[in-house]
Amino acid sequence: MSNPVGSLSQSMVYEPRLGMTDESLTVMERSRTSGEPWDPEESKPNMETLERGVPGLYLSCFDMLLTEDTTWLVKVSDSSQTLTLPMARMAPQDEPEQCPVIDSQEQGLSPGLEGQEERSLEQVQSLVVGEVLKDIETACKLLNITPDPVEWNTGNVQKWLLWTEHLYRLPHAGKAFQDLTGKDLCAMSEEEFHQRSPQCGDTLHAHLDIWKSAAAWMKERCSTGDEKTHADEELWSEADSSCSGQPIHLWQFLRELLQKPHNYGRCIRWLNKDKGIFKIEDSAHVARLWGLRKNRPAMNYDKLSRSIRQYYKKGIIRKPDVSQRLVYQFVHPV
DNA sequence: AAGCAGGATTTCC
DNA sequence: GGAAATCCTGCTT
Repeated sequence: MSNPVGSLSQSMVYEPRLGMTDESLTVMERSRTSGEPWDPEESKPNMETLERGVPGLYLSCFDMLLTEDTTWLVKVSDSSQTLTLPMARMAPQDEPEQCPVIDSQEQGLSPGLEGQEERSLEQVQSLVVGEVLKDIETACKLLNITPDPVEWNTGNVQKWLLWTEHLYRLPHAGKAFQDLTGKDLCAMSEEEFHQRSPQCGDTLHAHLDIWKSAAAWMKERCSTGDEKTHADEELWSEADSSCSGQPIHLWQFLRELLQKPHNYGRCIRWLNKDKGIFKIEDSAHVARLWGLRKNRPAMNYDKLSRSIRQYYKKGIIRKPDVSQRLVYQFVHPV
């Protein structure tokens, strides 16, 4: 049986035509450490813990806002080659320690086990690519855009830019790409990206290449039909309440987050689902998610909570009988 | 300091 | 025009 993950992994890594060159990815690695376009207060995962005891494998873990503020960079090095792949872990497992990359390393990436190295590298690549795809799928749901950049309108492009800028801590470059559709973007060379934004054009171009590759693979996976996942179906059929054509309402968005405790449980959760009582555990995080969805980078909890309070009059959300900080209640629980 | 309440105004679709 | 976004003052925890 063919292994589409493996084949994409190979092409992403070894075929420069896809743009997944070491250079472009190294640029991404460099650039993500500079600039603080969003709130700088976000927590940084403990990198020491993640890097401990992982010879030949460099794992960098930094925050992002999607689900659990965790993005991964995996860099596998040996004497002959270097593979660097950005991984946005937007759908993390319960325990970060169970990162598949670390598992793979334990299966034979250690120096001295050369016979297994090639196979292990492939395994790592497969896992990494799988994670990248998962993350792109999650990002698509959050941003309410399709995975294929070619299909993006100008608004989608701006959302993606905002998202990517946050991901790699780039200065805001949306204006430089204003009025461009996804098709326009995809037709642009790295040089053109650089001309429009000398500071982050390279990174954006490299990141777009990842999305293009991922979209191609997803479509291939759909057409072959042998590995179509639920995630795909959800993604391409736009089954979410947010995809009904109408712009999403704040209360719908909050419901969506609450429906996915695995992804968002650390920033918002039910206190009493039957009564519709929920608590915002991380107000800044929820506000950022909302800002991303609405393409409002200046969104904060002060403004979000004002919008929630507008629901009091409308009978959509209220404060529970016993008022508590950051706790609200849906007037009509499902 | 952060959250809460609600008025006023502006922006966006 | 409706729903938010934005900005604001004053109050509470």
